[in-house]
Amino acid sequence: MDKNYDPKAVEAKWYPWWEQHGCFHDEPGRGGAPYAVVIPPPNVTGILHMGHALNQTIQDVLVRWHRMRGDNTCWVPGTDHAGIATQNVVEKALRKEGKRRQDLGREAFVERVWEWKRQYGGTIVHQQRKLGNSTDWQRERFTMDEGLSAAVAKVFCDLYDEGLIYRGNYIVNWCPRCGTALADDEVEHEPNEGYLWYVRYPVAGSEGEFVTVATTRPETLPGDTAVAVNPSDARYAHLKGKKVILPLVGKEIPVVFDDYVEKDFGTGVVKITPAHDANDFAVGQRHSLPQVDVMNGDGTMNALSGYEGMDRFACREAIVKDLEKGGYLVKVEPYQNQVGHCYRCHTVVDSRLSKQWFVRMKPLAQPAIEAVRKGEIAIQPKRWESVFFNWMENIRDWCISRQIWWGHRIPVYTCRACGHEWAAPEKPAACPTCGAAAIDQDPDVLDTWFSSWLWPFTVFGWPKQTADLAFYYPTADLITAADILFFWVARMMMAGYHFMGKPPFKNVILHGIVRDAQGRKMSKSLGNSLDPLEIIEKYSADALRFSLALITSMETDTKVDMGKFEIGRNFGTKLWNAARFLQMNAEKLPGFSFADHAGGGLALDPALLRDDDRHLLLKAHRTCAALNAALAKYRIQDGALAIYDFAWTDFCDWYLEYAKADLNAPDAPRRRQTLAILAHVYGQILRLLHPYMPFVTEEIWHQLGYCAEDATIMRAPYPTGCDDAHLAAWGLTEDVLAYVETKRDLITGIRALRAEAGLPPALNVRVLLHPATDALRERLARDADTLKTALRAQAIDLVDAPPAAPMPTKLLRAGAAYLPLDGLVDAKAEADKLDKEIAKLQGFLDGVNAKLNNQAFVSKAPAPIIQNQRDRKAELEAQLATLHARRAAL
RNA sequence: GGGGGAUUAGCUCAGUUGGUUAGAGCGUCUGCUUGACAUGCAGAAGGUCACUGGUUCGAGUCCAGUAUCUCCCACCA
Repeated sequence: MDKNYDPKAVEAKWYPWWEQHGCFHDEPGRGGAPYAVVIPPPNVTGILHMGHALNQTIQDVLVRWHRMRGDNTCWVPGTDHAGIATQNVVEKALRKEGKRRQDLGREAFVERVWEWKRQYGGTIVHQQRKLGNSTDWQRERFTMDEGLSAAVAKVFCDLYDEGLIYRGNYIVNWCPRCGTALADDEVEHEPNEGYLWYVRYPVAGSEGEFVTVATTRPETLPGDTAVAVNPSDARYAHLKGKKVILPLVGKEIPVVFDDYVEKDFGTGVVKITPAHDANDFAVGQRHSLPQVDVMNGDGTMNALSGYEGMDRFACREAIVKDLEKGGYLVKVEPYQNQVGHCYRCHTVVDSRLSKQWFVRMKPLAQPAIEAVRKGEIAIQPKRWESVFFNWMENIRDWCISRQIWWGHRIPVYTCRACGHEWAAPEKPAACPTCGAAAIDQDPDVLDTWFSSWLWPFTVFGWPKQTADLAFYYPTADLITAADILFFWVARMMMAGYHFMGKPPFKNVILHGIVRDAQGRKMSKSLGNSLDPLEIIEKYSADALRFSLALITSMETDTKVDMGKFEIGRNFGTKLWNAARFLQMNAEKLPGFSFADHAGGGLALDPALLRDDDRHLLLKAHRTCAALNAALAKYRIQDGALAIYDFAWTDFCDWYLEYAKADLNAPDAPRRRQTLAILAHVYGQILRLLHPYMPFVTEEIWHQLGYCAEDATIMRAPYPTGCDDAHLAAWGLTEDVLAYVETKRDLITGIRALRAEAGLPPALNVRVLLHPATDALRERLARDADTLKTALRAQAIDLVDAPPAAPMPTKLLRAGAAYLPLDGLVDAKAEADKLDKEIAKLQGFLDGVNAKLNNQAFVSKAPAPIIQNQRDRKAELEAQLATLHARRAAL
């Protein structure tokens, strides 16, 4: 093995190898329990960001774990056609050529987008491969694939025929830049530092009487068709039946009375603009007010406004100026309100009256709500359930039409001859009612989410009843950040129940989002994004994955900075070097084969087993259990911590060092058995870790020869630990664990004692230990060799009594340790140290005594807890006695 | 306006049903070119678990309130 691990070469080698060898692919017929996951399809325009890296690391860990457990796994990749986003990208390119999409015409433009997709749409799926995702690329889907498009059309027609889709003139969110309607959840509200303009509306037929209205959007004033006051507002009761004169325009509009108006806000009088505000629209409906649209779709003012052609914000200023000139402006106050922005281009959205298609959501939401209530679908972390219920129970109809060209065109047709309107999955040749051939298709396309809400079953071929669909649906886990809980997750549930009669998945696992070191969202405009590809380039994909897994909690967002990825990189290096160590030692043992230790049973001679071996085997056993338990609960971080700690601390820091002596021992069976244990446990580590760090584990697995060249660790069984028979035969008990921990505490303590005394490492001074118990004395005496090794030839003298001379002292679990330093002892420093230690222990003892003297504690606490305290008291008293004796001896 | 989350070492975070002396990584300090590894090894320092009450024999953990920060939802112009 090379001295240095070269992740770039290794990662570039294994991914295509896996893909070519079909390692990511399973078939329904192969056997094994189904474990299916559909990836949240990234936008086809997208490039890989940290959110993807985190999301897909979690998925891949779970998928690889299930695969190694023998499940029939299927992780479906793909991309979303991302209507508005993709159209924007292509339009931008067109603009560089000085063209608009209208110059090309619809058909040519859509062809142009397809061309773009063919050329650049593969970017993100190639980037995903760098992460090591074990997605089944043979099953890759695109939301505008033929099959998926057919499914979308069918779904639209079914809902249309069921009356769950309707069209109507309503106020929708309108992005003037994109020139299309948006769904409610596609609008992001942000605080805006604006103004509240107070404007006088003269009361018609009065002598100079007026009402003052407060508005944040004066440019909509020409569209006012009423002013409204609260019916219980005494200040304005006398205006009943009156009209006011719309400033600048001069027309008379009525005063209406409506509960919607808050008496305490502003002046208590609201201008009503039914065509440009959702509330005003509702008020207008209740009072049969006309709707006057004063704007064009591109955000400029139209002829009805009197400011034709002017941009809406320029118009705002112009109107304010004109109001001021006309003496209508009373005052201006700074005012903070929430303003909606387009989630795609961040333009301020307008509320616009227009004819759009909607899906009735209440009937669709009901089964999904019940499913979560019943636990048929579990949302984790559980606290998201209340968020989910809150949204679902107050769900509003979904505006699904978009006035763009890229997407699934709405399959609704109108006959020019007879006016008949109908929905059909295939473009009809003639009107079914009158037979006329002149028919028009609705020009709009569907919201992107109208195809992705079908993703969990359309990727398996629905509406065809395929073997994949039968086997893999419902899928198992849906893993995503919570930000698309409503956009996507909730709607998939609705579609799943409505069209399949079954849930789309059993578990929804919501993780946090990745933030920068200051906790800010990563964004292009802030320039604080980390690029996963750059991290892979610098540290490796394994490092990226492992570090993310290690620092990510399901409960909260994750803050990252470049330095975090050193954890994973260093861990990979550590593993690599441990492998080199094993290989070097294996070469010295002719006939030794790692393949014999790739799993299955481990043949050991119990007579040769020592406590440190047992300790390692037991910790390995527990680590296997910990990983499986953690992954079963989606505790990715817990699993990462468990394997990291075991591999680094127990295996490398302690056992490898311990094993060095045995590996050089004269007796061959001893050498062989120690290496067998190392190979066995190291093989477990590689397999346990593989879901997190697929590349380095595969490389080492092959380098050491755990498997044949054409095999893969991907299909090696995931370790589950020892069976009870081996635990018993090898004597893997709690007692062994405790003893080795005590021994480690002793070794660490003596190292510290030496370090504190400032002894040069080469200076060999005998250390005295007065063991805490006779049993320990015997056991430590038998372990003298290993202790000596761990302490670098530093011997420990087990003594029967504390030494008389003053010398540095340290209390350890194993007993009191002393460092004989004739004449070199700084009595003052030593006394201070002892006093400090005595004070500390006395504090603990006081606490313990207080508990034991507390009648309530003794009578109410469980017996084992009380016994603990009694043991603790005895221990502390013995330790204090020792310390006091040392103090006196100084 | 409604709801959720967070607050533990200088920093980023663990801490599973309440129970010995609250942990890790990074950073800091000290000492080590040890035949796997300086991307490393051996040590050390560093915490009133945001605050105030409550429940309990016992609270980082459960409850209530307060503060600060954050996210989501919502039609106060």
